[in-house]
Amino acid sequence: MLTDERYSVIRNLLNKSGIVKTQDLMSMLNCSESTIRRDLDHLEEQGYLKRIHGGAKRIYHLDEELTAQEKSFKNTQEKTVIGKLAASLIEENDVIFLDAGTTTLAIIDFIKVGNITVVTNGVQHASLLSDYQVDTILLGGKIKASTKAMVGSSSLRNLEDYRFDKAFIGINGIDQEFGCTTPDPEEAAIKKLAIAASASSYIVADQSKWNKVNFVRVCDMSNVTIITNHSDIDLTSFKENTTILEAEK
Amino acid sequence: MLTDERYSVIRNLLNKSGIVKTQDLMSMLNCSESTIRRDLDHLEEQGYLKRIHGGAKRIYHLDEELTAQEKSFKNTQEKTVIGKLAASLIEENDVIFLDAGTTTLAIIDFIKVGNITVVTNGVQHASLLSDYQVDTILLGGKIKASTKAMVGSSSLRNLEDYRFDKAFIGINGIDQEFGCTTPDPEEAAIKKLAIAASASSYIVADQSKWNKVNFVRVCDMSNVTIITNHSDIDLTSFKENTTILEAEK
DNA sequence: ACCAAATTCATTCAAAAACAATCAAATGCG
DNA sequence: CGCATTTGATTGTTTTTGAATGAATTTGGT
Repeated sequence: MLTDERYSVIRNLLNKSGIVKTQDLMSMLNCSESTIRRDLDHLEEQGYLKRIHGGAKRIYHLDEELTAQEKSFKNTQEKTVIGKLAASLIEENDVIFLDAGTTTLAIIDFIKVGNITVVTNGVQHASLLSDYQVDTILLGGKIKASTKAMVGSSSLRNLEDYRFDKAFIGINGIDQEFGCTTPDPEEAAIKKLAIAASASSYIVADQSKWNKVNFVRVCDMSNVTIITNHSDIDLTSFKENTTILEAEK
Repeated sequence: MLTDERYSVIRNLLNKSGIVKTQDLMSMLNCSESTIRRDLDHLEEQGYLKRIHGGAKRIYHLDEELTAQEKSFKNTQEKTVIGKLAASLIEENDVIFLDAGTTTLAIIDFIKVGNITVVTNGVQHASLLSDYQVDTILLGGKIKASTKAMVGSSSLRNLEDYRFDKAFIGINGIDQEFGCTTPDPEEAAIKKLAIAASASSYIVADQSKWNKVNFVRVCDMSNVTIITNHSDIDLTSFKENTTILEAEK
């Protein structure tokens, strides 16, 4: 096991659980206490963690200036709570549509119920789902390189054959008047069709998406439920004609 | 083993696992520590990797991929030379079918020509291809968790709409009498259809596949070209009615 | 709140592993 | 053949590692 491999393992563990114990790392990485201690020292110098008695914890400052890395972490955090809430809505025997995108990707880790079927247009999503032994159907079609999402007529045609219990859709903008929007017309077409084919549809969106408008409308504010994270944005006016679920930190 | 071949193997390994160890490379490439060290130096200058104590790591994405599972290196090497030979057959403007599987995956790293379209049933293949900016179409359908390959009626139906210049197919057994075989009937159906839809078909198979028979026949020994690595297996009797391309070590 | 036991910690040191630099032999090529 | 390049072995240096020591911290009982 190389030094850098140990660093990766430790950072990954911290990202997941927020805290690591020296003893656990010793047995997990199969090396001595001194080595773990040195690793933690090094990672602390790099600013990745804070050493505490017995191990180390993730650093996460709320009110200070955020570095790019921390910001992306905060973003991940937001997506995690949204993903958790969304996953809790999934019931036994559901047939789900899971849209491509990072927010919907966060849902997968929290799916607890077995015996569901998921249809997705995200390549990574399909790969991860099948790792978790979930019955997975991937829409065929052209791959959009930037987002690893399936788009195009072939995907749309495949989608026409399905009916879902629930659809989880990612978007880029939410606007009171104009509704939910996304920049790519081809991706928007998939999202629209999935919403139409589903008994209930959920828009997952972190707070950065609110009060933004993008190129193509996916849906208006009625007929869908929006899952977002709690924030200081005032959503009372939205709530008049839209169901909003807020995930608490 | 040529210098450039070592470079390819190292880059290939890095792409897969994100980290390589000097010791492993020594035994795998069958050369001295000095040579590996020089190779890593050179590839670092070219910007392909970052040297670390004990080996080297991929430069882009920093903190993913914690567990670098170590595969059979010799096997990887065989697949690399096969992949290289197979990729050299691809011409400008070709429309290719690329079967799922590790041997076909090795082809992707060596695709040099631009402006080709690849249809594949391998999830990882599609992801990697789109990383390389290759126009990629992924067959839709159910995902087989163990191999991350698309199977089932939906995939077959999608496949019916296409015609290919060349198909690269992986198999599990080659037998003089019974032909090329694979254990899974659903995967076999895809392979069969792809061969039927292609002007030329190439079976890629390392030497471990020779003189083995599996459950389902994919094709007999005529009508296809077999790409394999040079070995001590006597292939003269096969060559009477089959075209065989041997990749030199 | 106090003390004692158990952990955890920082520091030091020697062994092992990986390293860079060098040189001669092997190889490839015109 | 002669030249340039590549390779493997050797050398001594640097880095990493695990064990040992005693100091600091936490824990649990009274």
